[in-house]
Amino acid sequence: MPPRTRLGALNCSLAQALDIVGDWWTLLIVRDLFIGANRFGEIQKSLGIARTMLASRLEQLERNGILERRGTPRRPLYFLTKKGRDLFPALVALMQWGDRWAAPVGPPMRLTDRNGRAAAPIAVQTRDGATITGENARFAAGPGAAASTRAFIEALAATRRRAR
Amino acid sequence: MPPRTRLGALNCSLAQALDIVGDWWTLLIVRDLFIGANRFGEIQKSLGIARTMLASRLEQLERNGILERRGTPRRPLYFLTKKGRDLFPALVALMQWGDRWAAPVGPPMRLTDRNGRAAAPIAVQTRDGATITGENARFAAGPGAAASTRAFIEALAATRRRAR
DNA sequence: CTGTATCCTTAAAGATACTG
DNA sequence: CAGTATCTTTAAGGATACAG
Repeated sequence: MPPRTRLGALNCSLAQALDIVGDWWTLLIVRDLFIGANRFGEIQKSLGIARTMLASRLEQLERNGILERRGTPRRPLYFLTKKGRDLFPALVALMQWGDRWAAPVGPPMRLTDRNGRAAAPIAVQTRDGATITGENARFAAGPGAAASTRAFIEALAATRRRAR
Repeated sequence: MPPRTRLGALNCSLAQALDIVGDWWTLLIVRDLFIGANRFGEIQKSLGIARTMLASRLEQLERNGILERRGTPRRPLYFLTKKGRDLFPALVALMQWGDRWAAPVGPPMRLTDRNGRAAAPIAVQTRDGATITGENARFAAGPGAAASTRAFIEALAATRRRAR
């Protein structure tokens, strides 16, 4: 009996991303690194995560090139790499969703730039600034699409045409 | 011995969000709903998820107000609610990260608006259009901040001042 | 302070078979 | 087609204690 379906096997970038950062703790650790907590103890205390879990996650994140160790081996500092910092929009988007739908007394944290200007709600846009929403979005097969992906998209398009 | 630390207990909107959609499968199911797969069988086949898992996830998503059932009880259709559709930016941000860092032969899927205009890379911005990155971001306590959250932020700020 | 070593518990995940 | 019931396996997650 196979353990857990490896999401990385799916022909989907979301699945690839989730295969790497899609567990319960990883994005919270990344969050702490963004905020500036880069000591083992700081992160552990901040999240209340088990020390063993934290150690294993940090190692995974390093293996995946999302963070790197600096400082001394005895007292390391963890810093995000470019790949890790690139998670910023995804992380903020999730945080904003939580602010909107699961923060009864208002956001626990406010995000600003260094001049104190608040972050606006994140939107998906075209290059010329038109907003793409879930309602007007279209998905098409890309260069990396497997045959199964193409078939999936085609089948749905056909169904929707019929439904109309 | 407690089972798993409930992320919802943390005073952090990211944690709240992850507590609801932070497992391996949920966002992939939501993705399918965005694409237009709203039958049980379509989703199951598309993801290769176990039927029991899918059933339990769909029920959770309904309980959390992210999707709703339509159609007949015998042959339901699943649709995202406003709360669910609001996950769009987060989902796309993660997908784009996967495109950039885990798609060797190019993106499996392309996202466009209904006129075929491609989605630009998502960025975090202020209201007046300045880009906020992980490097120039600042986090401050918000209205919903618990004492512990304030302390955490203050402590880090102090450390960084000293380090400078 | 930063881990590792162990041990333990439980929930996550899946296969199979059955029902309306 | 859309599930539910049941069972099995294993990995996830955590507590505790110890080490450099």
